[in-house]
Amino acid sequence: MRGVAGSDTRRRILDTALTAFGRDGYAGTSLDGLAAELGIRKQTILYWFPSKLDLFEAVVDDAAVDLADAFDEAAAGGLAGLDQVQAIVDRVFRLAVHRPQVLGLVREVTRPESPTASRLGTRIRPLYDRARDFLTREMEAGRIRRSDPAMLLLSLYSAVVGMVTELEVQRTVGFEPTLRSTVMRRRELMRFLRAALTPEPPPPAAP
Amino acid sequence: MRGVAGSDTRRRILDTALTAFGRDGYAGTSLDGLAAELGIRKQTILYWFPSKLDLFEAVVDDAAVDLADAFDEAAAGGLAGLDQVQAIVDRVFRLAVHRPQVLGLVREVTRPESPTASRLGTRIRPLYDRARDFLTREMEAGRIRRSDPAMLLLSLYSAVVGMVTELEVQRTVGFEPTLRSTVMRRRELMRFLRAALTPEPPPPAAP
DNA sequence: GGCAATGTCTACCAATTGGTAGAGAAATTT
DNA sequence: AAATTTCTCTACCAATTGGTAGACATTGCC
Repeated sequence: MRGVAGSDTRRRILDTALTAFGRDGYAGTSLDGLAAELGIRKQTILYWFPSKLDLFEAVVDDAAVDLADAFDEAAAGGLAGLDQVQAIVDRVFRLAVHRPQVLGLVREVTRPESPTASRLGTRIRPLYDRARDFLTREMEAGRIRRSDPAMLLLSLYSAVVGMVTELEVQRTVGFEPTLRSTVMRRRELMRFLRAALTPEPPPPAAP
Repeated sequence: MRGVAGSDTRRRILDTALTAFGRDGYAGTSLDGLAAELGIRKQTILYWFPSKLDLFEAVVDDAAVDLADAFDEAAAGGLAGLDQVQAIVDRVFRLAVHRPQVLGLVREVTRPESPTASRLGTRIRPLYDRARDFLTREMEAGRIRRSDPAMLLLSLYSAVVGMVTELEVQRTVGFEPTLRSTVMRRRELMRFLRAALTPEPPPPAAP
C-alpha cells in the first residue's frame, strides 16, 4: 500500500495532531510519536506539513473554524439576552462532549508562551468582538446586568472553559462522565451564569 | 568560586524552575536551559534534584505551600458569607500580582496529562475540601445561594484563575498591567461573583 | 506503454535531551 | 595538618528531537 489513497492522510494527521497537541502540549508532542499513533512515518507528516510549527498552525486554524461554526450556529437563532447566552453555552458543551480535543487545544493555545500566542488570538478575534458587542448591546437594552463587557466576557469564558476542562479531567481519571453528570454540570453552570448576569432581582414568583 | 555557598542554590533552582515550568510547561522546560538561566551547569541541578521529575515535584510541593498559606491567611479572619469569599479572592489576586508564577504553575499542573496530574491534586485536596465545606455551611446558613457546592467551587475557581491568567497574558503581550487595571479587574470579578453568589434579591436600597 | 505527478518510504544527520561518572575545590571535622 | 564531607564542575553517553535527501511505488494522463 504505497502512494495510495493519500487523500485523507492530511485530514487524519490534522485530527490526531489536534488531540495530541491539546493533550500533551506543543512541546510535549513529537512528530515520531504522532506518526506512530497514525501508523505512518514521520516523513509523511513532513510531506503534508513542512514543519512541526506549520502543522500546529494548521491545527489551530482548523480548530478555529470549528469554534466559529459552533458560535455561528448558536447565534443563528437570533435570540436575545440570557437565552442567547444559554444557547451558546449549550452549543459549547455539545462541542465539548463530542470533540473535547478542540477545547483542550484552546487551553494549550491560550497559554501566554504558546508558540502561536497571537495566532488563535487573531483567528478568534472576530468572535470575541462579536460577543463583546452582543454583551454591550444587551446591557444597554437592560437585558443583562451592566458591567465592563470585556471583563464580563472573560469571566464567562473562564467559567465555561473551566467547567469543560473539568469534564476532561474526570474522564482522564477514569470516571467516564455520564450523560447525566454532564447535563448536571451544564445546568449548574447555567444557574451560575444566570445568577451572575440577570440585571434585576427577578420578580417574586407569582403567588 | 567552587563548592562555596551552595546553601541557597537549591532555593534559587526551585524559584527559577517554578517560573520556567509555569511559563513553558514541563515538556517545554529543559534542564540545560534552566541551568543557563541560573548561570550554573545542569549537573548542579541534578545534584540537588536527582531527576527532572523530582525537581518538578519539589516545585509543585513548594507552590502548594504558598497556596495553602495564602488561603490560611485569608481564612484566618473568620469572616462569613460573601465577605469571606471576597477576602480569598483579594488574597489570590495579591499572590497573582507578586508571584504570578505560582498561578502559572497551577495552570500547567491542572492539565489532565500533567506528569503530576494527581500530585497537586492530593496536595491541594485539603484546601478543596475546606472550601467546599465552607460553601456548604454558608449555603445552609442562607448566606450564599444554594446550589451544588462542588460545581459552584469549580465555577469560582475557573473564574478566578481565568482572570488572573488574563493578567499574565496582558503582561506577556507587553502591556504591563497597571495597578489601576489590576484593581479594576479584581473589582469587576468580585461584582460578577457577588451577583452569582448572593442568595436572595438584595433588598431595595433604603429610600 | 511511456511518463510526469503524487505520496510514502528508507536512510541519514546535527542538535538537544535527561542522565552518569568522576575529578577537584572549598569547608568542616578530627 | 590530615581526612572527610559538601558542592560544583568537565567529560561523556545513549536516546530522541525536528528536519533533509532521495529512492521507489502508485496513479492518472498522453
